[in-house]
Amino acid sequence: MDIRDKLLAAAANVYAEVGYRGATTRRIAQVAGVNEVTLFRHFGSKDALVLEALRSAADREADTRLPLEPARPEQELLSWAKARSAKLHASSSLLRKAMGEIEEHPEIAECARRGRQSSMQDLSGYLERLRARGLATADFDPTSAATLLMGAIFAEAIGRDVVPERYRRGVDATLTQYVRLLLRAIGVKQTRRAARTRRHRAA
Amino acid sequence: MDIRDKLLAAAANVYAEVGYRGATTRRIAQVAGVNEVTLFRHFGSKDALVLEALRSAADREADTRLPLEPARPEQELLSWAKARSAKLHASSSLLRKAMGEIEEHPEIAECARRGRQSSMQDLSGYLERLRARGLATADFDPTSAATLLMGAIFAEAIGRDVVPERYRRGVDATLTQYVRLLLRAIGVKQTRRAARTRRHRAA
DNA sequence: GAACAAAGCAAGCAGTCACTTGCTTACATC
DNA sequence: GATGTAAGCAAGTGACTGCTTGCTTTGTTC
Repeated sequence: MDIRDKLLAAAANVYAEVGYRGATTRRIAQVAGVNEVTLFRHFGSKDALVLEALRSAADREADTRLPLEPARPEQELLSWAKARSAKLHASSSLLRKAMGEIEEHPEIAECARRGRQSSMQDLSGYLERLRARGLATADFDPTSAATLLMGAIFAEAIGRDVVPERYRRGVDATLTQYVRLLLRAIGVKQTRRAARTRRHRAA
Repeated sequence: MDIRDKLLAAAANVYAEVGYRGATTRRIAQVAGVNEVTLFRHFGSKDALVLEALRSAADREADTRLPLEPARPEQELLSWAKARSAKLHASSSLLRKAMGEIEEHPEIAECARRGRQSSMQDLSGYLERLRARGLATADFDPTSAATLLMGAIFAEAIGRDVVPERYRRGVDATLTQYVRLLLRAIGVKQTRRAARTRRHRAA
């Protein structure tokens, strides 16, 4: 890892810890194990460094996609939800800081937006396909159903560390409940396989 | 409004705008229309002032309660959701800052926690009553269902300003969808009155 | 009108911030 | 061994931070 990357990583970490104002160039340089002057020689300004650090952190976040041909909705949705949740949890601290500072640094929002937007379309597209294939029989709005689930997953990810007493169950158990509630909400009958597994676990 | 209250209000506003580090004593005093020295004479330190400002802001937030005897679930849940959402929207900027700074200022979290916790219990209690009265027929976990809805409402409130393109519909329309999805998820049949209203609107 | 408290005002303190300058060291290339 | 480049180091810039001090003004109470 060369100096540039060390600085980018350090900037992202320090930002996640203390936000923009708290992330002083001295501290970033120290965490990177680099002289402060080197920071300015590479990036010109704190602003440029932090922005690039967050951008590249956002770019690394490739997302899992839902299948084009739905087969077993509960299983597919659950593993998708777990993947998304894990990503959000991994950067929850950074996300909280970025959310709080969007008004002051709108460029930062850009980063956060990009990845999220596409996974929204992915999910609502999948729900629409469920309905089109006759797997979901209820009369529902796919976009609203998608924001309902994504919002809940997002809130859990950034809220769990902060208000732990609200989330008594573990992450996976919570996600399982969410997915089942959503499927029932849009009129997806539980598959025989899923039901059997559930009965088996309960016993 | 005496000077003390002016300072508290100004502190809360400035904090909501620029967070703890950004809320300088000079700026708070200026917004309050008061000399900076007066601030220290009243509260001793910036820390004490901001903490008290956030505490009293949190205390003002009394919440609407769900009825003990559920009668018309959709109507009751929707108006409850609207009330909660309005409160969250009103302080969304402050909430975003507080969420981002909890790790650095844990005392602040205390304020946010208090109100929220009780409305969680209120909602999950209501859902439980729905099931107990036989109004909700599905096999579901009331706590998970409650966090699902509250999480989605929370995410919408603090996310709408930030990622507006995700929320194409207005707040009320979104909440209506959320409530209907949840009710279907827990097996509440829509009342004849609600269905009639819906058909009427669609026409 | 004397006495008191609460406010304003001007100035300053020590510390931190982003950023700059001037100079030295280390290493690779030719 | 000369040259160029990337890094380190020490010091300092002006602006801003939370907070203090000393003094004056204002309004109220008796």
